[in-house]
Amino acid sequence: MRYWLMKSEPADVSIDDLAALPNQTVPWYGVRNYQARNFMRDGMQVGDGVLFYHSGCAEPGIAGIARVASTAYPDATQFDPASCYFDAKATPESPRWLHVDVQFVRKTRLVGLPELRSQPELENMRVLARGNRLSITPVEPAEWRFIVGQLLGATDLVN
DNA sequence: GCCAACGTTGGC
DNA sequence: GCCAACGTTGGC
Repeated sequence: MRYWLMKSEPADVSIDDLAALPNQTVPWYGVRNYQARNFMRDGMQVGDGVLFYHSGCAEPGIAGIARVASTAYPDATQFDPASCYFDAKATPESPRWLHVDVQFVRKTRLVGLPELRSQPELENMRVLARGNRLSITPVEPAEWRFIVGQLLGATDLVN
């Protein structure tokens, strides 16, 4: 069991949007960065914990908890010429972009960036590193325990 | 393989 | 809208 932080722009898919979807599940479409893709393809397993993070908005921060709900499979938007995520170099025979399904677990209070940065326990957290732009980053078990257990008080979700 | 130019992310 | 940081592209 591993843990991840996944960024989503709430104008696109917010934690409330995720909760309202069928099966409360969304294919994590639109990732066009190889490192982030590789985390989904090579690192993720069904049941992994996800910190659902709102980015590109007025109050960036952790907005909820989710879980990985599938292994990686091709992102359909890469084949769709009408999609802004279309990739002319990708074919169904040789897909370039893979993603997992992400399922809602719980909406939480918003733990904003300044609060995250103020915690000595999180000083090495990957998403907080200078210049980080990755939309998917691994979360250390100790970081997960601190955020979910201490900051959010969701002790039932710590393990 | 190098590297300059360009594009994107994302906080502020 | 600005800008730092970093990834990708493409000429050589």
